[in-house]
Amino acid sequence: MRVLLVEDDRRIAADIAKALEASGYLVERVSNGEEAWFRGDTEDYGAVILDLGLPGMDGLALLKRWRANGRRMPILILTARASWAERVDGIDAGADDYLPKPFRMEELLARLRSIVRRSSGHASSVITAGEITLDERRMKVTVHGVPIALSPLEYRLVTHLMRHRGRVVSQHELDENVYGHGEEHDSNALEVLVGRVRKKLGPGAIETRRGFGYMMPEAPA
Amino acid sequence: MRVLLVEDDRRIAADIAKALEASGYLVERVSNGEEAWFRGDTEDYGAVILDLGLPGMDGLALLKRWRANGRRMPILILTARASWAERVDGIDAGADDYLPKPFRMEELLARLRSIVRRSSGHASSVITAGEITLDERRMKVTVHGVPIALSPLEYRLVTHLMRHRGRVVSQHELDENVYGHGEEHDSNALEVLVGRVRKKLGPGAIETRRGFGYMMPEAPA
DNA sequence: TGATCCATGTCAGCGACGTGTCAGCTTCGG
DNA sequence: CCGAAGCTGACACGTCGCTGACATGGATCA
Repeated sequence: MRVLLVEDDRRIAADIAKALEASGYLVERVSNGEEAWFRGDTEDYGAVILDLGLPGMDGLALLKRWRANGRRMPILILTARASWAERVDGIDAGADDYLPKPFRMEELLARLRSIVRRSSGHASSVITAGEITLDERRMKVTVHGVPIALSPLEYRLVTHLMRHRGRVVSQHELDENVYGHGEEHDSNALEVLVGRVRKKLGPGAIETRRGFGYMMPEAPA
Repeated sequence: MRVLLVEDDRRIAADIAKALEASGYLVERVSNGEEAWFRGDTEDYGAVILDLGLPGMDGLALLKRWRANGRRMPILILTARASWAERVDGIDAGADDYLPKPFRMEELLARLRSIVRRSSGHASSVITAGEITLDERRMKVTVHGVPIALSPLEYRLVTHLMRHRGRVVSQHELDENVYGHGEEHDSNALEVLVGRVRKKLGPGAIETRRGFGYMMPEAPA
């Protein structure tokens, strides 16, 4: 993992870099605000370690500019100024953690692990089938990127078909997963439901396998 | 947002609870390890504030058991023991931040905001959704830059929806996070509350997903 | 202590949406 | 070419959620 180290004190920077490299990180060192800003804005780092006491550009301003530009990498702030007001500012500016000098290298490593671990835990699982996407966390279905409004039953139908896309799903299985099930019905409610969903997702979204059930193709036909 | 406060010192607990409530959190207090373990394991909290110096069960062990059970809520540790080794232990055990006593209430609030913000994947403590902005630090909501006055319940509703903007939030989840966890009511208090907030934030601020819940869109429709 | 205000819950009425039913039509497979 | 499986549009009905008005109750202030 690449880590951007922003620190103007050569000795401290060297110590940190050494410790990081020993822990398997790939370190890039920068010592002034302008350069740091540019690198952080254009390159992708797994994490940034940022000393607030920089010449050239204020560290907090730097941080805010990154965040304003949508940069989301985890950031660990280092500083000699350890007043509570400073810390509050740093944290609210979008830092992920804050470490006052002097510190033990073990603690820096622990906090770095912590913020990296957290930032990687936010992958949203999105299922795709042809032009249709389903974001289960957001309960959002899109076709060609256009969000589609679905009723509760329709949504359940789509999620089950998407989860098992590329496979034929029997009416009975759908019945069980869409309606909660006690009774079997002799009605065609499911067929009607499929019809309504097709109207929203477009024809071809759900294929009929006469006598077996339905299938959502993984790729467009 | 519901916060679990685990602290056996009645005075400190009262102070913290008061500050949290003034900041719009819904606080549940627990003073012993057993109770804390049970609550944290069975209920959903937006965050936990955990004092390590507990009678009954060791705070670190408690923390590890939660994490082992897959509980992911952000946790802020409080302790009198401020050695760096302790801090490393706490963080590696799965705590999200660490605050040595004594501390300023402002700093506790800032760190709490920070870990909550991170756990939801946001980079900044100012959240934006369309023309609406929420500054959690200042407890300020604006629409088109115009500040809006909100009652406590309204504020909690808005913060929860803003934190989870772009995602559908069920009535049940809102119920838990806006009102405490007491009885389930069969009343329409929540709907009325939503109505009142809509009147203040403008129509379109909160979308209804019939049968699912409510959603605050990330961008204007 | 009483008057007033603000926050919040309750209730009733209503409009809109979701869903099942049914009849008739189309399509598929043999 | 026939029958069964599946599709579609229309309609009916119940429920969900919205609204405005009113009730309650705690805090504040004279």
